[in-house]
Amino acid sequence: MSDWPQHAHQALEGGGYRVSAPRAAVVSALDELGCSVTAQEISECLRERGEGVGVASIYRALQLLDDMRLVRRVDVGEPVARYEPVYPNGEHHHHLVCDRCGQTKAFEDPELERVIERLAGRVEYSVGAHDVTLRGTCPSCRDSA
Amino acid sequence: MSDWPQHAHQALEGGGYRVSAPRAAVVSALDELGCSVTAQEISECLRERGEGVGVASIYRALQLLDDMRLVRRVDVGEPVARYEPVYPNGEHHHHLVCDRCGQTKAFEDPELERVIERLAGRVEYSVGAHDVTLRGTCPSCRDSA
DNA sequence: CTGAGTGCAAACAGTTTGCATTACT
DNA sequence: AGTAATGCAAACTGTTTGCACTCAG
Repeated sequence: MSDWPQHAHQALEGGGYRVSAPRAAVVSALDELGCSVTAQEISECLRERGEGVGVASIYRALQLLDDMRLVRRVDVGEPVARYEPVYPNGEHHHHLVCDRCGQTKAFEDPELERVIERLAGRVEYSVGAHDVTLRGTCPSCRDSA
Repeated sequence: MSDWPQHAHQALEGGGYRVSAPRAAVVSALDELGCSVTAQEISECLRERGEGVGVASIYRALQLLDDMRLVRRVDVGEPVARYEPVYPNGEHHHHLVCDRCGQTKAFEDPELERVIERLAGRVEYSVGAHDVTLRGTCPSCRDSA
């Protein structure tokens, strides 16, 4: 279903960059871990797989992928950077974050998208992207309160 | 118009906390600087005023104010924490951030609020807060492109 | 006198950078 | 051979913490 790794590889090659082993590993880890991943999580994931990649390379790869819009940075209030794949069809989601346990859950809402799009047309900035984060308490934390 | 410092002082006292000079200074700096301020900006502001407050105290004050919901953390994609006063009447805004120069601008939109509120009722989390960030290019950066 | 709060400096976490080495093309 | 990219380790930034000291109640 997700041919994102392939998409990323092509984009990298097309941009004149090499799809080296470390880069491919980062791409594959992002694809595997999916939504809202930190550099350290990628590092761990790769170490478990046996393909140890230096942290510097992970950060450099993420930076490159971000520049090429193959990945986007998502902010959920922590001071650590989280990234997730950007799909070529423009499909995207936003996040619910639990204040208590930090767990995040994705959601989509067409109406929200519509309103934001409309809003974007009304402001003086040229808006190219948006982020929405809902913060609260997740069901399991609420129950154990 | 903004009696926020006073509001904050009362809340602190009511919570059994002292309104010490450093805390009052942080509150006053937040009030002066307003929207989307970093700890270092507060530190600078106070140093200029002659009331040097240790960074540790600034961070501790911000933490306390955040816990008491007198201030909220706003995230605009940088790795540095930004804070802004929370007004007792619940009025709040969101941010436009320029990808090029980093300048941020506040905006409000009642319809957006309505949609988010409706959305919040539909998810399994108990949503207590939300953040919306629009990213793009500000007019002056666009002109100088 | 007692404890809340401070300031300094050291500790820390996440991220970035310099540089010698590796490996594609 | 030449250059893109890596990995390590050191540097850096923003934030937190330990601890001795201060000051208000």
